Amino acid sequence: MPSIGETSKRTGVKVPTIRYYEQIGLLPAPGRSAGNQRVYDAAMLERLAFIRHARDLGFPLSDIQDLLAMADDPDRSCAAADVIATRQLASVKARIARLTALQQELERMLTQCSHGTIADCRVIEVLGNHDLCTQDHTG
Amino acid sequence: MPSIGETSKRTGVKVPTIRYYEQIGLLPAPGRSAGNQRVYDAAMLERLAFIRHARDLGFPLSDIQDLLAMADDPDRSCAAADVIATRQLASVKARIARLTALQQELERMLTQCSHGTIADCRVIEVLGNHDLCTQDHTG
DNA sequence: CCTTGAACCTCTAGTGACTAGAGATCCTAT
DNA sequence: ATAGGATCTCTAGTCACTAGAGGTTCAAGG
Repeated sequence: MPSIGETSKRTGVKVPTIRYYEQIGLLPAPGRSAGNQRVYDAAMLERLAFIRHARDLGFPLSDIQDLLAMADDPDRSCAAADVIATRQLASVKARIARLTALQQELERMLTQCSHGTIADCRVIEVLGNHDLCTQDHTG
Repeated sequence: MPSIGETSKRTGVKVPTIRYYEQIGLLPAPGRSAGNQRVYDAAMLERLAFIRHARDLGFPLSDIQDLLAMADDPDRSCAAADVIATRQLASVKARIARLTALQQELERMLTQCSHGTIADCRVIEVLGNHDLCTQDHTG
C-alpha cells in the first residue's frame, strides 16, 4: 500500500497537489497508517492517473470532477462525456488560432527591428501603436 | 481630461483593471478632480494602450513593466526589448505545439467514441489509460 | 434648488490550480 | 539511539484580474 510519496512517483502528480485534490474533494480521503500517514490503494492510483491525464489534456478540474462521476457509472450514456470533450476541443482550437495570430505579430515585430536604440525599436513602437499590426489578435 | 470610465472606453481596459494596474505600480497615480476622482492625461492613455496591446500579445505584466521602462528611455539599446519579445515568441510557439498535440488527441478520442454507454466510451477509457494515446502531450 | 441614477471611491475577498514555507511528527536505516 | 528524509497540518503567496459591499460625487431633468 503506497505512501503519498510513492503514489506521487507512480502517477506523476506532485505530493502537495495530491493533498490539494483531496482538500477540494476531487479525490476521496485515503486510509491512514497507524502514524496518521496517507495510504493509497489501486483504485486511488487509477483515479489519480485519470486526473493527471485529463489535466495534461487541458481539462479544468470542474470538468474532471464530472468525468470522474461518469466513469463511476458505466451504464449511463456517454453523451455528456462527449459534450465535455467537444467543448474542450473547441477551446483548444480557439487558443491555437489566437496564439498563431500572436506568433505572426511577434515575428513581424522582431524581423522589422533594426537592433539599434529604443527610439527606433520596432518592438516598442508596435506595442505603443496598435495600428501597426496586421493581425487582429485582440479579444 | 478624461475620467476613468472614459479612459476605459478609449483604451479597452476595464475600469477595475485600470485601478488594479495603479495599485501594483504599473501605472503611475493619476491626478484627481476636486471630488477625488481620477483624471487621466494623454501620456497616461498612451501608456495604458501600450499595456493593453502588450497584454493582448500575451506578455506578462512583469515583462510589460520592463518594456515600459525601456520605452521611457529612448536612447538605450533595444537589445533587452528584443530579448523579451523573443522569449515571448518562444513561449507562444511552445504553447501552440502543445495545444496542437492536445487537439489531435481530443479529436481521436471523439472520433473513436461510439456514443453508447460510459462502459464503452472511448473518451473515458482514453483518459483512464495513457497507453491509448498516440501523441505525447505531457509536460 | 432638488432629486435621481449613473459613475466613481475604497476595501476586502474570491477565482483556478497550484506552490512555498513553517513547525511538528513519523519512519527507516545505521 | 539517532540522523535524515518523508510526512503531517496550516497559512499565505502566485497571476491577473473579478466581484461585491457600502459610501460619495457628478450631470441631467424637473
